Amino acid sequence: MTKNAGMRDVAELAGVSVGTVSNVLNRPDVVAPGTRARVQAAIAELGFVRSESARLLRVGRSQVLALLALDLANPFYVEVLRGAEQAAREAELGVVVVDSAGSAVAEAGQLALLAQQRVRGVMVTPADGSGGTLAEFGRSRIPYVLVDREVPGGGVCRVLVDDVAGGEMAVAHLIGAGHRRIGYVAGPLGAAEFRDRLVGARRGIGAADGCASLAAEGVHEPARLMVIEAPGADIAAGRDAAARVLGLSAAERPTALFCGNDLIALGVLQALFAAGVVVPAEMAIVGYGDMELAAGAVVPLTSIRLPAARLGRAAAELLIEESGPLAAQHVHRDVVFQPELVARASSLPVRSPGS
Amino acid sequence: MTKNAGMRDVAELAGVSVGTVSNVLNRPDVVAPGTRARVQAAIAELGFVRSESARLLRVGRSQVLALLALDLANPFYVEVLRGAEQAAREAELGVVVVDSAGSAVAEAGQLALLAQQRVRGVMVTPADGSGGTLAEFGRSRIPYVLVDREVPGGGVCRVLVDDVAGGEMAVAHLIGAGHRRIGYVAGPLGAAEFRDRLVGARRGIGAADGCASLAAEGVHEPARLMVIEAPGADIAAGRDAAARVLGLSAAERPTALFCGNDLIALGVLQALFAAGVVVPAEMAIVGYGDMELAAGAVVPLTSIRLPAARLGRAAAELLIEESGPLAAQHVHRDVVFQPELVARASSLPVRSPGS
DNA sequence: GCCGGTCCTTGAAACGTTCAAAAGGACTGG
DNA sequence: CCAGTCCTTTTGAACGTTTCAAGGACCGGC
Repeated sequence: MTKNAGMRDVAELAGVSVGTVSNVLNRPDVVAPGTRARVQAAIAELGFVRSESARLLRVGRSQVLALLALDLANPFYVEVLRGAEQAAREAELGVVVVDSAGSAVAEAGQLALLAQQRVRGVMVTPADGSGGTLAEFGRSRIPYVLVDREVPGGGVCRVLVDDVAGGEMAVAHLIGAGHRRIGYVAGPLGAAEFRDRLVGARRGIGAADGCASLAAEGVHEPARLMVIEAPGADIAAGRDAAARVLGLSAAERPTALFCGNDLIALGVLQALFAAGVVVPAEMAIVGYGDMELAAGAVVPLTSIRLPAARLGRAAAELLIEESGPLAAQHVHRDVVFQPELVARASSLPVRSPGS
Repeated sequence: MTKNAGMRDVAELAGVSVGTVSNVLNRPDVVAPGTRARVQAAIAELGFVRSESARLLRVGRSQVLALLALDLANPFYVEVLRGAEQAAREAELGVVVVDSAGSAVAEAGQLALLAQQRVRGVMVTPADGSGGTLAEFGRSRIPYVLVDREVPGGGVCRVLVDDVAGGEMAVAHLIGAGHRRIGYVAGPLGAAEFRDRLVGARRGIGAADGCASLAAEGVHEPARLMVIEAPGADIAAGRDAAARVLGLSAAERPTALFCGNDLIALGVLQALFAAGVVVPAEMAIVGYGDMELAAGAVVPLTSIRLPAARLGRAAAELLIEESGPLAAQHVHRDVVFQPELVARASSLPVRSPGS
């Protein structure tokens, strides 16, 4: 009772050798039914739990994948986790999560921890954009997959969301709803994600212009994009950006805002509400990311939904392939997923578009 | 290059024995500075990472704690994690997270995984309220701490929030703001948390009545509590409950609602907004949990803030004590934290209280 | 009765660490 | 020159699994 039961104890109780116990655990079909039952009874009686460390030590391959999230408070990663868990379960693996809280040094620490544990593979959204931390981690020869992020220096698998397409569909949606003056409330444009969405937004505007001139249905104000860079990527930043928009003259002010993420959108919504601007009648809003709170906002938010679970599943699958017996045939690749627009009340079409 | 470097390789390269390498790693002070430097150089050159499994196998004590969250999408657990990580870092331990998504069977699976890994200890908010799963896990002799939950069968440490006090302070706050007819929009009363908050709410009402009669400042409508049980604990449930409140006559309808959690409060807010009831002038709202989205709601939500990080820190500390060298002196105990009310716009005092 | 199979079980050697005990060397004081 | 001390390094036995070659028992066919 003072010590944990090991295979030796089980073997003794069942009157067999440890080799047989191991067989019951790993290749049950190879041991005679009677013996197997006896061993299983012994296992249950002793509450035996096989030591993963001893197993790993011997066999050299762990049974767990790790997800190193950039910020667990972002539900995106939770959804990624769910997808990964699903794929992992099918391969009889476990998934543990760890997060870097956006700090490169925490990230390095967590990677060191995972390397020591010899996890089977790591799904990571790096905090250190330089790729240095990951390069260091690469020496451990543990495979990893980048999630929703690219870093310099290839030779690695990546699962990505097509943010350009996301930006384009947001703007196309607003244009389709009759808007011509559209604002893009970006997060810091230093971040690739906000830049990509901007590229997409511009593309959406361009497509509309082409289309409009073709259709030539009366005198059309050409679609225009105005870029507002928020000071951050959270609610407060959204409030701040909205204040700037509200400062514009009626003629200049956009009639619709595409926000770089849902938090920014929420801040915008809050500021507009405080200023008495009604959404969507006087200002339409589209968010990005489709967090749960987008649907739960007072005016439910139209948003771009990211297929996070599919990212997670794909990442896990790539990892399983790369760390499995067929690792030799593995070739690094990118898997790109398309986002999807979820229309809600915040962008209902307006009666009279334009000024 | 084909195989990972082990201590043997390091020793060879540095021209010492493995024992010395082990000493450099574990008791650097005991080895001569020159030798130490040589070994460290070899370690760096080979990119050696010590195998935690081998170490664990030998020494029998892991370096990682685990947090088994009920639902990672709930930011509460992320905050718990942050607190736990802080305490863990001080003890040079790592923390991994795993979640059960509220499912008892997933929970059992995750616990089995953690038992195999021989983690140092587990912080858990059990999905299986019966305590059966945990009792089974207890056989592994891995210490665990209950987080924000009690289950039948003691003999375990717990870190808790005083939900009764939380309920009381919410109601007291509303009464202080001049409200007399208060509604408690509970989640399913099968859950202990919502029951505790109800007890607290009643206590708050009781205290006010005592006070009011004492103060005898004019004719006072006595404070009353009306309980509305929502069909769930999410946004939709809140909307549903709000619809019921809106169906009441003006004389009956509460002037303030204390919601069992922030999601319910958000749903309520959404429904009130849609019905044109203005918050807080016509209806004050208090949430529970103070999630980020409480502050981000159109009308920033007054809410009861839970000291989640402190829970996490306390849980980790208990675990460290219980699994450390002083385990013998460890006595199981409960650590109870007081929540705190964060007043925001949704419960601003009204001019003329009562009907 | 012996042979070749088939099935099941055993025993022992790894895996990469840690740890305690022992060995080795360099001084010191006698 | 020896015993004693101190400091550093080596040695080898664990830790709990898996794996695999080899052994034993039994069976049917000759």
